[in-house]
Amino acid sequence: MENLSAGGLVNETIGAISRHIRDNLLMPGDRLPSEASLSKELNVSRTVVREAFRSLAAMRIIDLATGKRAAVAAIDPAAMSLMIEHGVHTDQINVQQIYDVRRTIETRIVTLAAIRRTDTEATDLLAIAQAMRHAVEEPARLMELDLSFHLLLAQSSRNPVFTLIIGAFQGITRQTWPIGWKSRPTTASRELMLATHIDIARAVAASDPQQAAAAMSQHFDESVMALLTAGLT
Amino acid sequence: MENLSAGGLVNETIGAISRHIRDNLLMPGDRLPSEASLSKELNVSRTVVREAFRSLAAMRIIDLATGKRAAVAAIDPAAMSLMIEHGVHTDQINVQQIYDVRRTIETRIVTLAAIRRTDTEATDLLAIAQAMRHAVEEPARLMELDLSFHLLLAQSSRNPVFTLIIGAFQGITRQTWPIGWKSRPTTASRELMLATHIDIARAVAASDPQQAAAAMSQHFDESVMALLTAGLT
DNA sequence: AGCTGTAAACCTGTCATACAGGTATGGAGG
DNA sequence: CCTCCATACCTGTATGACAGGTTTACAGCT
Repeated sequence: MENLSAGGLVNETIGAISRHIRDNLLMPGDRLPSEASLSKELNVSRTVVREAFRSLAAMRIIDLATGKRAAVAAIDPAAMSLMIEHGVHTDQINVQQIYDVRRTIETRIVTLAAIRRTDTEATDLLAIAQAMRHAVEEPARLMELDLSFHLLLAQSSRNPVFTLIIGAFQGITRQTWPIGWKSRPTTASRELMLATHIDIARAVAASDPQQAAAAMSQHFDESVMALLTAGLT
Repeated sequence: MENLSAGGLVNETIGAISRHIRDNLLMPGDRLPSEASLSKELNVSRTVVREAFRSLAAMRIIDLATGKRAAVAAIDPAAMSLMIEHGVHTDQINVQQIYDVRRTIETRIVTLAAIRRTDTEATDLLAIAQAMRHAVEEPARLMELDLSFHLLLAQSSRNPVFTLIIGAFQGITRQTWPIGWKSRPTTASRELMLATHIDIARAVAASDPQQAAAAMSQHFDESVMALLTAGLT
């Protein structure tokens, strides 16, 4: 894990801090030593400790806050989201490829969700799908509802790795979603998209994995078609 | 994207640098301004610019090297790998959950690989699978071959997001693979694992997606069984 | 004894400066 | 036109300083 330690005091320090977290079995919320004490203990300047902290904070491995000591962080897709956005902006990834990954993952997610969802999640999913219909004239709000629908679905799968990955795609989705929406200009095509979300929510609520997977598959057929229509490579 | 800019000069600077990359359409390898010039341009100290650079470097959005100027980076799973390892070490993710994600993704990967592989990739996959048989007495080497087999398979899918995700799991896999191996103590169980890899490589080489997916599915059945036997939650 | 408020101690965020080494560039010399 | 090297540029690390946020502990009160 900290074999990256070679090359530079900062990297060695990052390794030392990671090891400290593991060896002491620190859990999210637990606090780390102060910059000054780490600096003394590891015989490096506070500058080096700070840069190491920043690196770990960028990966959301620790949380930083002024005045407080650094703390072990809970899993958070923000960092992954930025990495994906960077990949797309630099033409290393295209939107279709993301959709293929999402389809693969979300088909599995919805299958698990149909089996493992709580009743509250089932209710909330239906509520979001219905709220989307009322937000049809308000794209920004509709998009946020769409995003939270898929994120809640991921949570319902009871696998945090799925939640993490879906969260990681939300940054770039916020930037491309409007394009897909504009390519559904007719009432019928928009209605289809809204109905599909309700179908998914109903199948999950009914604990019907097959039906849920089928509806999700249809959702992606429709979305990818919309992106292709918009000429989004 | 850089709405995270709120709160601290460093975060604002990270946003400014990200924007600079996007607005100037910088591609991997392109160089960024020096710390000194950014510091002057953004009216912040060099300390702040350095911490921003470190943050971006931690996410592998830029590459840093002493003496040289910072450069836009190519996509790299190292950062994601550390995040996943952290999630597992802090009990936020367990190994079975990772295996479920891998099975989902790799089943799709192998299907795509059977269709899109180059001839060189087909040859290399077979070569790796065969090399594994010769490395059966050398677990460390066998593990590396196994990892590169799955990574090459991901590359053959022609979707860099799959490659990224599979790469992200390799860090934690390096730490848990030996456990799975020890739980296959008999010659027969080990032979089965080696044979399955060859089956996958053959199906991909034969451009048979169904067969490839079936073999991959069997591979995961067998691997998850091994982990359960080892009591790895 | 228990509670509360507040001052002191501690901690992080940012800046300026200094210097050691690694890298790149352009001009001198062939 | 090519090669080599001095020089300018750049990053890595250390030190010291100060502003402002947070925690701790003690004094005073109930």
